[in-house]
Amino acid sequence: MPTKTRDQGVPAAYNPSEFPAFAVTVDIVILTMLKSRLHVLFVRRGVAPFEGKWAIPGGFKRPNETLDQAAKRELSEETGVDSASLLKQFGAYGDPGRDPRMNVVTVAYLAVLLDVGAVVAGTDAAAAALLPVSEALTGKLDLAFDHARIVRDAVERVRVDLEQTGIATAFVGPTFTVAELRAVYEAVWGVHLDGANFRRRVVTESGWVIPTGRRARPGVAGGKPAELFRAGRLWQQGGPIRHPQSPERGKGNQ
Amino acid sequence: MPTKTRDQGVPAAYNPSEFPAFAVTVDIVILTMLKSRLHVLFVRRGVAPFEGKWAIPGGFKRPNETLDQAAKRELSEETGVDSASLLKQFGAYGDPGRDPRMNVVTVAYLAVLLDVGAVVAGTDAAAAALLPVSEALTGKLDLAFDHARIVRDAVERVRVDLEQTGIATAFVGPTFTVAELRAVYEAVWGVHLDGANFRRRVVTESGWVIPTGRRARPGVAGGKPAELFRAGRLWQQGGPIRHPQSPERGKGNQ
DNA sequence: CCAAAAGTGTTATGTCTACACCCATGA
DNA sequence: TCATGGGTGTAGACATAACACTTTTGG
Repeated sequence: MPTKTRDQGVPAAYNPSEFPAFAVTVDIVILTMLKSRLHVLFVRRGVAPFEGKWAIPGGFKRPNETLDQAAKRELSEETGVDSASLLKQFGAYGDPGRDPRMNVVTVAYLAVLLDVGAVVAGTDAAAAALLPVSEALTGKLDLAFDHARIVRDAVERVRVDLEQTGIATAFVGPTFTVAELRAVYEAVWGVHLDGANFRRRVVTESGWVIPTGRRARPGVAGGKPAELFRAGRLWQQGGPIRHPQSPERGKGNQ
Repeated sequence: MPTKTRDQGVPAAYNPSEFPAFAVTVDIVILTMLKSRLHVLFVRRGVAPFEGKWAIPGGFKRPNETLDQAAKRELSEETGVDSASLLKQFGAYGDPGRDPRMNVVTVAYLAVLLDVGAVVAGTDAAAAALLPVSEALTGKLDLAFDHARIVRDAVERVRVDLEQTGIATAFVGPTFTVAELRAVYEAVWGVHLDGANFRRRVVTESGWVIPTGRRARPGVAGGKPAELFRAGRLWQQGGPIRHPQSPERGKGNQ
């Protein structure tokens, strides 16, 4: 009785106008490191609904492009950044009423950028801003649509991907110090990691980071100049660092 | 220059008909264990396009329901199963031309069921079938739309989630033996796991499995009767078993 | 008694963590 | 020479994997 003969629900005499029409958008959560904290790019809405509230960038998908292409195009249009260094889909949102004007299903993407600061600086300060994720997650910001939920899901995804993928390298430049890389993990996970053990993990076994021979200039307070590395190929398969409380899963509970 | 004032691309004088209309569907990859192998539920298409080819179940999203609700409804309509024991979204697909009739964006869900065998048995054999994932992944099956890709992504997701979530328990019944649970890992990952070490991992520290006091009947060839357990609460946070080659990431390569 | 499958014990090996210690720089 | 951060060494705690061994059933 259950399994009906399957044709995507389309009757033999097919007529597109009989089926509910949706607008499909792509929205992009753009993340970047700023002052050792994780930040999100928001733009200020200029029209109703949600006029004056913060929203993440996005726009309509066109029929002749893929979802990935739409995300890349929107990223380019909104920030001028063409290098889709890291742009990955992480969820779809289609609750009724999420857009009061019409039925909209949005496909959410996550992007990690380095030079967003310059983008924002070259913009009307009221129109775009980099804000700490902590403020978005704690509800301090008044966000448009269901963007609070989308940002929350994006950050959760980054926390997981930090362990599972090479996303950490997207937060640092083409060359970087071990301390810079460690700062990414500490900011995203909100933990402290032992510098000595962290270094061993990434530099001891070759493939994670490749020495460039150059050194970074120490800060104003001095200190030994740090070695500069570039990312190795091992990041394509996953990350070298595990989240602290991750391995001791289920010790003596009950 | 880049960041444009943002309003989802909708001009001030808004008119819905100016924006591309899409049909939105949900498609469900239904997985189950059968004879110690991972299987997918396919239904045979009765009409063009792709008439006669295998497809995964799915259907149109309605404007007044969420995506999750649409998936649950479709699962119920196609299999008669109401217990959304495990139903999670894992991707959206919107390539132009993926449906030759119209612009369709589909949101894909993953479901793990136990009693699909009964569902298929009560159906016209030509209309539905459980087929091994290996056949779908190797391209032996001729699948409709982009369903080959969707199934591939679903299986990849399960392989990862086996380590990160409690999805393994969805493949076994309300009570199960340690060997049954181990068979899930071995089938999904395609590896052999040491029975002794596996058992220690799940039964030693309480919280993973809870003894029921009952025992399973041995097979025809005899053997010690296995203890029956039910799943504990620790599975809500992740799984106890790690994929073998996972920890030794990046040994001595180069 | 034998085969088969469940379950326990043991041990070498590997990994992680914490922390002591040394190095190179700016002021 | 002192403060600061980069970088190395090391020992104990802990986790892993391999496999020998015991237990309990059906035939």
